[in-house]
Amino acid sequence: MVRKNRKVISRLSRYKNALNRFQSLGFVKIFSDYLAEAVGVTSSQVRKDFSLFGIHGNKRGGYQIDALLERLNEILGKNELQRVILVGAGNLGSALIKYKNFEKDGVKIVAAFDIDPAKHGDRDSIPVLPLDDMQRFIAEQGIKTAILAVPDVAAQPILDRLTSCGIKGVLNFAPIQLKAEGRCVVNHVNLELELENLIYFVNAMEKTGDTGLGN
Amino acid sequence: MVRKNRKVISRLSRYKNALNRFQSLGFVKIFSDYLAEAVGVTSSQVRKDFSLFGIHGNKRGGYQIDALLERLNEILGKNELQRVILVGAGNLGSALIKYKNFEKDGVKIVAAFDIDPAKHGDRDSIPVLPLDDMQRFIAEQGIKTAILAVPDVAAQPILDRLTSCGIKGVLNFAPIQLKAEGRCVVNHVNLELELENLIYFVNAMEKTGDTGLGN
DNA sequence: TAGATTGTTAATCGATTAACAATC
DNA sequence: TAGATTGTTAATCGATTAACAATC
Repeated sequence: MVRKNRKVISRLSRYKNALNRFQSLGFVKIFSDYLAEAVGVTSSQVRKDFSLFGIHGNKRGGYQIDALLERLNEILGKNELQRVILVGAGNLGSALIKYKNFEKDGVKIVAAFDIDPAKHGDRDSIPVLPLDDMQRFIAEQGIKTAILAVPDVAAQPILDRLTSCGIKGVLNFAPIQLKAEGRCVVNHVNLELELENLIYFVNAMEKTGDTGLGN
Repeated sequence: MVRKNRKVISRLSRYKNALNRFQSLGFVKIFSDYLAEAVGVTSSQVRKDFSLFGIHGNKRGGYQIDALLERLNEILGKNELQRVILVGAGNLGSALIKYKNFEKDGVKIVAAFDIDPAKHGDRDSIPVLPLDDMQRFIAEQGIKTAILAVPDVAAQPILDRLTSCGIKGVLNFAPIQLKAEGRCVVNHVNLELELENLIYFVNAMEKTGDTGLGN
């Protein structure tokens, strides 16, 4: 089987999002070039990505949107509720607890964990528990995915603890390179970095009148 | 001049973060392979990235951390406070207002804007203003960068409005492909997508016993 | 000096795109 | 059928890495 990388999977998500919009506009089928245009890639890329997952359209007929969405949702695990835990109920963690938008996408934060006893208790109907309860909770609830929103220095030790508890995927918000032992995937989100990146190009543009990005 | 892409700039940020940690541990100079190790890239990559920006070390002596940080901070615009506005004070927008961590990185949200009058007023000492005040505010304050946290359907029209107001960079949180007219850079952050991506690999691992990522 | 590290060039790798035969 | 679109292969492109001469 062909190895799938993060970029391909991200594009599948974007295809899915675009298709949902097309569907709600009443479209029934779509050609690769329309979908490509909506997502900002080439039509070759769309067809290539689909064929990688054995998704086939009709020559001359394009792709049936409902069947296509069904398949993408299946691949992306959208057919069942995905339960995740949150570690770190500080500044960012609290914001993520408040941010209820994950639920409309089939992802539910079922509990949060923090060392600080002052943080314990319910928040927006999500329980914030002591770190020591984590292992038991993960085992009992069969949790596989965690969101990591702890300070830099705590990130690596907590990750080690999570992997030893059997966590298989971590979305890390700490601005630090983590080493995951065992079979655990770590994805990174770094808001400060994204903003810093943007500001670089804004400033570069001020100086040269060009983004330097060549779009 | 060589074109710089987003990935190179992101690595500069990561070098900077790692160097700050090394510095606070008392290190004075560093070799490319140590820095590479800390950031998770090859030493060739580190040296190549630096040479792209005319940053030179000492053969056999490595790089002086303070001089290196000075230069990276200059490139990334960290030497002056970067003022940004936030558009959309809904679910995510409010979370971003509360999330004060940008400030330690020299980025300040100076105002937020929202169509909904119920949202107007101060929140966590940041003014939430009517959308109609936006143009004047941007002009008067010389704002160049905006964070976009509005619903999907509103994202493109608001982006058009922002670019016509002279905004040069937008960090977009709406899960939709935007077309920026004129000289404006758009960076995307999509938390749902990142989580979806992670969950794909977690599920793939469950089935095959392998992440399929080949790290 | 001998040894180690930089800076840069060339080789490699992988992802994207173009092209086009198959076919509805 | 003629025309248009898919599916796939080959070509291209760009980014990463290896290698090594320069040199401290």
